[in-house]
Amino acid sequence: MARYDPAEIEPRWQDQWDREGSFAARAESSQPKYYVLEMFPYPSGRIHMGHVRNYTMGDVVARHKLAQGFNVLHPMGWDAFGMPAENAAMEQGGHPADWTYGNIRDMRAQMKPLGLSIDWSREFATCDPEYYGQQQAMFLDFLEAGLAYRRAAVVNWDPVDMTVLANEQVIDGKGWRSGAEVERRELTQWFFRISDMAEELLDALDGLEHWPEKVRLMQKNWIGRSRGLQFAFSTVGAPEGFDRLEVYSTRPDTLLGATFAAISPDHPLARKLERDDPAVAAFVAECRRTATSEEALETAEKVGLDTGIRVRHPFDESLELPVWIANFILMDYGTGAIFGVPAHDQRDLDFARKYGLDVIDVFESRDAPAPVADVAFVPPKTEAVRYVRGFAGEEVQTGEDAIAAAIALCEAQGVGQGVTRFRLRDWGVSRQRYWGCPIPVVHCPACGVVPERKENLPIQLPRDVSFEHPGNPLERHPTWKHCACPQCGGDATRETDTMDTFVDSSWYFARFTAPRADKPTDPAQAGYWMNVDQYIGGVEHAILHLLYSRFFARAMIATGHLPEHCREPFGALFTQGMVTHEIYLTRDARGRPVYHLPEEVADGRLIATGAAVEVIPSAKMSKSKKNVVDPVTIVRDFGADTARWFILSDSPPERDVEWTAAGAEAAFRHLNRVWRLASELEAAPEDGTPEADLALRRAAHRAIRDVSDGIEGFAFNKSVAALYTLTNALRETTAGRAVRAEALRTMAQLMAPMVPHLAEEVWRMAGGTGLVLAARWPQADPALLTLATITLPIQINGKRRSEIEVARDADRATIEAAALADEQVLKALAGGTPKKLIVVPGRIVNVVV
RNA sequence: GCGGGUGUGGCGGAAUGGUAGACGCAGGGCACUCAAAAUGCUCCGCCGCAAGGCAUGGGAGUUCGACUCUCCCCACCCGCACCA
Repeated sequence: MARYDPAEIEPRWQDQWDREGSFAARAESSQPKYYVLEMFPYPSGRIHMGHVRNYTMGDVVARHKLAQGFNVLHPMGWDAFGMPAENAAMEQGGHPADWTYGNIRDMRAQMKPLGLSIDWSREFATCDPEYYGQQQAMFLDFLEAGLAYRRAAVVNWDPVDMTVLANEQVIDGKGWRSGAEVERRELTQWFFRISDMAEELLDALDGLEHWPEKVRLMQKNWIGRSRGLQFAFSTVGAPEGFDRLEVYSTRPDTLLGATFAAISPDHPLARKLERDDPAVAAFVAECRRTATSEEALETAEKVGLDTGIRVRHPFDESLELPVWIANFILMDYGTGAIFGVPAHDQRDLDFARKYGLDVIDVFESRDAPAPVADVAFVPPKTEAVRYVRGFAGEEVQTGEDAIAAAIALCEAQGVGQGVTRFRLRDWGVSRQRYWGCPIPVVHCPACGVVPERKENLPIQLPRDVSFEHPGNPLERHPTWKHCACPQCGGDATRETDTMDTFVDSSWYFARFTAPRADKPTDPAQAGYWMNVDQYIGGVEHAILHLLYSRFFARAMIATGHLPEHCREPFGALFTQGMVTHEIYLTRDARGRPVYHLPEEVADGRLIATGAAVEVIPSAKMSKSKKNVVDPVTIVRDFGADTARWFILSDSPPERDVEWTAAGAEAAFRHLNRVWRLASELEAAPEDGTPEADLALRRAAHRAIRDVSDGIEGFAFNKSVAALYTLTNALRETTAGRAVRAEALRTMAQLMAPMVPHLAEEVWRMAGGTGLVLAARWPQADPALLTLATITLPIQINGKRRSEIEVARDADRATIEAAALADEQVLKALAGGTPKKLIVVPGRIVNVVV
């Protein structure tokens, strides 16, 4: 007898889909469109299970929409610029372009057997000159529109390798290769003016109804709108030109609790003092030996230096506060200077305790007033507290009210001004690296910074570069940067900075609508296909990638590259969880862990030596821990449908899923069972009983409802469970052949988004016509979903004690009577009457005695 | 440090204000087999002979009723602007 043979089935159907052009997106018809997009991959060279999960989810959505009659756009491309290609060139030789395109070729070959419904004719890589040339054109438009500009900014500098380091390349404050202490260095760099759109990007979040609430919240906090007071202290003993010190505070109501002022090590005053005072210079230099990442700054031990300068309190000229330089004050936020209120800010309190500064309570709890000791009193701003050193508003008021009153009073007295600020900073796009999109400007000794002419685009990366030394090969290249000034024609040099790879991924979704257009976009195509109806990717992109893309959409509208309705380019967003696996390890002679691949382990022992392994609970698959499963191996051993079925089945899509060998084998066994059910159809009896026929039809229609609900609600695991249930019904049924065939065809349709190859096979065996992917998605018949009688649980004092059978539409009085006649209820009442009787028709009865 | 999330049987999970554990995995028993694999049937939260009790990370609260809502705590995961 024939067997389920995915190795034969899957390529056969893939060929047929290819021949029929089943997945070519067509814009010309009158059908509604649907654009499904998964975050495109970085071409590392191997696909991993995270990719399989991501693209399978997108494929389920795409195939479901296809079956519902939409014109579906489901493209794929490559986020192909970035550091790994340069690292590979440095480590193994070769060229980043060869490495990248080779990886793309390999990964495409690994992805195709998955049977994804992708329109491969639209594929591109961001390192294609055709793509980055259009990106350069947009950069020039942004520049002209005032959306791009240059200013100085700090970078991580490796003084040994003489190169700029990414945050990821700084490990415990040291360069990853050289091990040298990292320094901060200022460079002139290109920026996009995203902060000008802070308010708009924040307010528009409310309209993103189909985005996860958590992502909107993260973006909201990241943009960080705050209302506070800005004012100037007058200084005592400060150098010339620093007679005032501007500070910003979101808690001006605590002004009378200020016991010190603090400035950033990068504050102009600190820089001035640094020049004249060796102690300050030494301290500031020490502060600069911290990496630039906010995390590094925030987690570093809080240290400070008293400058000896003092400031006068604006409400009491006789009160003078010391001015400290403190390493935790960020120059990028506010004015780079604050006043410290130790009683009501934990960081300030730790600082005050460390350096013996005063602590003055401003307000206290109404319930349990107590002076602040080692824990700052920081209640929610909505909580009413008693002000003991307030100066505006009521004695008892909320923080919110007190802040508003303090700002109003300070404005009235001319002390300061209420100011709205955003945490969001402008987007620095300059990278001192080779493998990225060249920034298309020219530095001319006569004309200054000059945009390249559009007809000279793309400014292509030179091919002949070397990676034997760290640093930017474009800078070292003998000829590339020398050019004629586009304005005066004189000798000039090219910008050698390339763009942040986040720029590449901020508009690829728009390019997919017209990937070969000779402009960045084609208005007709973008107008038809945009926006992305469903975007799917990891939550790690919740802030930066998605925020930059939202900015880019607005900037592209402003420069005429997208229509107005693309302001929010992603209509719905889904963030999927990771794929995890157990970690297996043994110990070497010194007790250090030695990790082992899953396929090297069986029954808790190494297959090779029989040594017992330690098992560490599941974690994200990572090469260093060797807890990885190669999709290629799974597809080879079980077929793509098994990989797809398992990756969808066990966990809700937003949660992590644990890959287990047992689960994969079980998925394979299930698909075998389904195949056998279809192959045994011909042997089924011609006629069944009417009861059995009806029961199977009911089961099929419940499955239609449950699978559809699962797909629409992004709960594919529930769709899978519903399909298991239908499979069980088919296995147990005594229905006749025609009814079985109908149920099998329904099952084939419902399975098709998840296991498309097997679905085509079952569809064919059960007598379906054409391709199952082209068959219209089935509709559940409401008459087959409801039963005449239902079982109603009866609770006594909230605990389930009994149940009654009632008509589905029984009214309250009938249910009450039936409940009160129940044996358990009579026993509990013992002749008395219930204190309360809650009847929720169709759901539950609760008797309170 | 700051921001966000997650936590339910041996395991993945279902139920999102109304019967906690659907569906699957693992495990036990049985059938088929010379045997094994495969397949099929069946049992399966914990304690208890039972009646019953306990149980959704821990603790409190709201409610007739809480996995679900509120507050506090714990553990783990993600992000922190030059990783993609």
